[in-house]
Amino acid sequence: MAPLSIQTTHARPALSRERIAATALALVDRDGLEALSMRKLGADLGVEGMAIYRYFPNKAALLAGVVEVLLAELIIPPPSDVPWQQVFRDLSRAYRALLLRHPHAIPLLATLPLSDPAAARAAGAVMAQLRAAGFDAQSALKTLATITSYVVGVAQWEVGTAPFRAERGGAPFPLPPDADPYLVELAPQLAEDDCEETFAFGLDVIVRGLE
Amino acid sequence: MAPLSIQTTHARPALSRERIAATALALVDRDGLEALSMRKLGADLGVEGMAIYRYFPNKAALLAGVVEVLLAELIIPPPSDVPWQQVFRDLSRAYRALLLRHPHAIPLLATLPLSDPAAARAAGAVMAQLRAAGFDAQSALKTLATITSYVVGVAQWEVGTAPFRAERGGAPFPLPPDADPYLVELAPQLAEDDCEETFAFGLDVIVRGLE
DNA sequence: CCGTTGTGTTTACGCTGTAAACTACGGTCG
DNA sequence: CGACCGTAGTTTACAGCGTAAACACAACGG
Repeated sequence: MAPLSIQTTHARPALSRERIAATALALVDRDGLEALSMRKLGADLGVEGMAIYRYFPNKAALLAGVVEVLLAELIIPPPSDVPWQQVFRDLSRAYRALLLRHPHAIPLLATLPLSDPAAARAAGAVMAQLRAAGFDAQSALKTLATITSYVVGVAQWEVGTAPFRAERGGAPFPLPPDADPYLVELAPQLAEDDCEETFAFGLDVIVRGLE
Repeated sequence: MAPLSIQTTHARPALSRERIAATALALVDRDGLEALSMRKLGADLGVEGMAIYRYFPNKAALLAGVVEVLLAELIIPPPSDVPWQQVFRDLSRAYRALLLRHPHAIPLLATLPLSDPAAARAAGAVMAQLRAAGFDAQSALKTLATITSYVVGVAQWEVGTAPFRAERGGAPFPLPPDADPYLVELAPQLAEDDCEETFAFGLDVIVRGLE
């Protein structure tokens, strides 16, 4: 065969933690979280599933790697003299945008414990921001818990109610005929609702409440 | 054998949707969500796993049944002339208490779409409360989304950080030696933190913001 | 040239959800 | 009474899962 100096068989780019995690995220984005299996991921990588275990000790570690890739998309600026309200809003929106870019991965970030290194690093960076803005450590931590809970929760809510908003031009709502009367009452409002506006509403509530 | 007029073989109480769902919840509370499998649930019921399929078409339906049992624990009073702030706080605390009674089931309630009948019914009841308090439909829905997101998010946060609070009397914190420096900075504050107080803090923020 | 190391493959095991066929019992009708 | 039938639960089977263990083979340093 050919000399294969740099693995020329179809130019498969060689495995690495980064490439595996990025491909896993792409698979999740494309087919959903439950579709991520070692064998399918291996197939996407052009490799047998077991090869992944050379880079991640188990699936939990792989998912942590995906979280790392996700959180790397979130750039948290160092403390500055910008008013904290502005920083707070910007960070919230950036996190929200990240979640909406990867809706299938939201459960991964929703149940994220602080024992995850990437989560701890991001949390530390936000804490630094808040403390520089005059929050004491206790309040900063509580505020962080509050805002992340809110942002993640709303994103989950949006994804969970997305079916009601979809196809608004065609058949109005995909309500089954035996739908709950309460739901029938709620659905039209959901369709009218602009999610971005809802998010801004709650964000305003929290910022005003913090002041 | 014996006449078995009312199934006297060890008095096994006969299967039913309610008993299956309740047993499933008990299993989840005891062993965690990922430990819930049809076969193990069957064993807990004194039956083969496949028997469950006579009552639930698939596992997703079974989980929906568990959610129904969970939300049945949440009693939402009809609208009254109590000030809405009071009602709002009481409902939030009741939901929070429910989540903390079943920490392993939180992911089930976190990703709950409104297409779930039990969720829709509970949402409708809360909406009725808010509307009676003078909220217009839009605001009521946004407020509902905000508060449920917050309550669920904080509960997830608490459960996720619980390892840091556990065993505070013995070895201070179970931090691995290669822990992230940011995490090391954060952990002591977590240990000091009273979760109930954190929750009240965010709840106050939201109520004040809503006024 | 020969061992070592690193990378990926093969095989295997126990577990999962669930489709399909089967068994056994309780009541109802001819 | 005997034939029937629906209901409840069992048995068997299959494809897919995570992953442990053994293996194959290229690259490299001595």
